[in-house]
Amino acid sequence: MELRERKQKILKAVVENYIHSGVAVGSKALIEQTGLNVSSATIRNELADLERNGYLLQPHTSAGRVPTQKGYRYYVDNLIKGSNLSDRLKSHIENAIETGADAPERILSNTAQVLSKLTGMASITTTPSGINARVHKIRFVITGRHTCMAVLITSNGMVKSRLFRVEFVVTPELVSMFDKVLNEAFVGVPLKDIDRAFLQSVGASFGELSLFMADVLFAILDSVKQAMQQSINISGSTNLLFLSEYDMLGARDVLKFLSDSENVSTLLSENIKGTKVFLGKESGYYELSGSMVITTTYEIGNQTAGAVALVGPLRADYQTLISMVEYASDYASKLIGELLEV
Amino acid sequence: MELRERKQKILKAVVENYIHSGVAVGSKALIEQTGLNVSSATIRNELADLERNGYLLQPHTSAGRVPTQKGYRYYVDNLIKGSNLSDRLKSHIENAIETGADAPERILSNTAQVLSKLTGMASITTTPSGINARVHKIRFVITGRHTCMAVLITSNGMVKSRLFRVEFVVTPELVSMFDKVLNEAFVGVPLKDIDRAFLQSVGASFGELSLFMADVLFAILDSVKQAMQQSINISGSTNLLFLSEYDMLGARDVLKFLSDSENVSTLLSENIKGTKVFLGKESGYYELSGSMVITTTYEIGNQTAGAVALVGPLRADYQTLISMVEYASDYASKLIGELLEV
DNA sequence: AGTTAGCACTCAAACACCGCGAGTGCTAAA
DNA sequence: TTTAGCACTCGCGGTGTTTGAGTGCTAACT
Repeated sequence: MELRERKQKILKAVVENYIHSGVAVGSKALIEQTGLNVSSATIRNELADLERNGYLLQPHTSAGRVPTQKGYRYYVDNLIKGSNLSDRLKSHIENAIETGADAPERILSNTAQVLSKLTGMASITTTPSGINARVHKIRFVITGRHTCMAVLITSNGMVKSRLFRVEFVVTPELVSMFDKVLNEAFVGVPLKDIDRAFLQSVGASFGELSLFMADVLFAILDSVKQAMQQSINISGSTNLLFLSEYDMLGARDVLKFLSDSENVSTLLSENIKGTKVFLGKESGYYELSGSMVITTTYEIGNQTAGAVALVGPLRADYQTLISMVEYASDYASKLIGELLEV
Repeated sequence: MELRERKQKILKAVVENYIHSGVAVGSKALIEQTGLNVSSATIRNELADLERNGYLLQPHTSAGRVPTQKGYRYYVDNLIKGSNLSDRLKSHIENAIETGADAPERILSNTAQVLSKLTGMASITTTPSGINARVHKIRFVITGRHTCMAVLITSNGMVKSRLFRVEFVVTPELVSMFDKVLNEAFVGVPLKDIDRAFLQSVGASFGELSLFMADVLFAILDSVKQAMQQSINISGSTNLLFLSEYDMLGARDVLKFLSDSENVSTLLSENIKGTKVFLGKESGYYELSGSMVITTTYEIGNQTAGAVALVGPLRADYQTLISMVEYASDYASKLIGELLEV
């Protein structure tokens, strides 16, 4: 659906004015804002046209126009260009992401935090998924007479640990036996191949040892599950309650939505690669019908690993926000890369 | 401040009626509710008396009475007795706390979750503090060419790990050297004694090795910090937004308050031992002036280790809620005990 | 002295009404 | 195609009005 240049200009002006003012914008205000040399009546004709085509909406007869979801969509797709963030802002983001960043998890929780602080909205990041990773190493640490910790290190650099308890007394000899046998069995195996059936076949190969091993294997399975599962950081969801752009009930529903990690992970999993903007009902969740979601992905070693997202009101400064999300995501990605590669 | 029996009866009826109905309660309704064989005028006299003494309040002249903070206080301190929870409820709580409970952290996050689900309010638990613990063991795991994981096991059963990176290439020999030297230096040392100064003295004793050790020591310091710090689970804070007892702005402030872990940890740290109920402003935070907080502590090996708390509106069924919090806390405590002792 | 019936009084909540002003759509002329 | 002019619409804020629940007070009763 193409729009004439003048219509584009007017639509852009309506959206941007509305984004900043929050009130329906009328024909008069648009004269100066667009710089067009026409009367208010002409603008009104164009506005009526845009409304007929579904880009704008009148809240009530005697009010100005407000963008519809379709209007925002057109604006986001055609009318904005990447803004360049100030150097100050960039280095602020960098610093915040770096502080105390000893592991990917920390980097990503920092990322969510700084985005939510800067935008005043809610930010979500997912830790790298281990879905394509393999077992790099398994280690065991004795933690008590009957307790042990299994440490799983994956090829994509995630470290997951799981305590477990066994009937017998754990001795250093036993543990180094675990270590040897299990590393032989597991190193290099893709995580997604490790399931109950696989464990059973491994267990069987141990012969009479396998009785000892049941608890150990279970602990490993659990760590593998942990490593496959993306964990989710949500930061600043409370912010939404304080935004004037939301009515309180709308924000409340968004929080409800975000508090269920099931929802969040399916929302973000739709995003294969690159940046996307979901506007209102496009996401498919009625709780988000008054919200927009900006999602982008980050990569580790040329492979999409996780997502960085921002959730906020439909009435938002898309231009800046998209740039910020992308910048933060890229930087986090770079940092994780450095952490793991070397 | 003692109250005559009839006044007590009336106060109790007002509180309980108000808790359930949410509207100011008038003299007529109290006749049947108290079972007192008096007229409404008599009740009115008593009500006026209770109001003069600060237990009740009239929202406006032509309305019934509502409990004040002082009224709730008297009710909680003198007018309720521990209710016995149904067996069904008890076993529900037990099951929920047990599932997947491989570590204290998990038990406590389960505890927060089940309490928030059952009450529809927000629940907080803190993981055991390592403030009185000692180093039980330190282990190292090679995770990459230049990266390592330090695993700290404390005397109170907490396991904290920290990745770190070093300039040189980590070899098994180096790591077993770390292991040996550092365990000699650290095992049995109280966590709270481990600070920069301590590390420096340890480092110095290594002589020329100490150059190698800087990063390692730093990683240990960080794990120790982690182990000393209670981490906080908050579950169900979004619930508060859906409670009719709150006006939305009140709930919003509570959420804001809860989202700052600084606030939460000082709130809970006031509680040395046993159950306490903070009503409204008693907590000292204006954000909680419309809320009540029930806190109790759990113990590990006869030592207070952490807190279990519930945050909700002032208008709440204290009798049941207190019982639930205490029951859940006791059960979690028992479970952690079992997990660690054996 | 405590209790009660009766009554005048108060005040929040719900509802209707009204004037304003911003902004519109339409029409007829340029 | 654009424009000036004009009648029209409707949300918003402010102002009565009514209703009803619940009170405090007083004077009589036990």
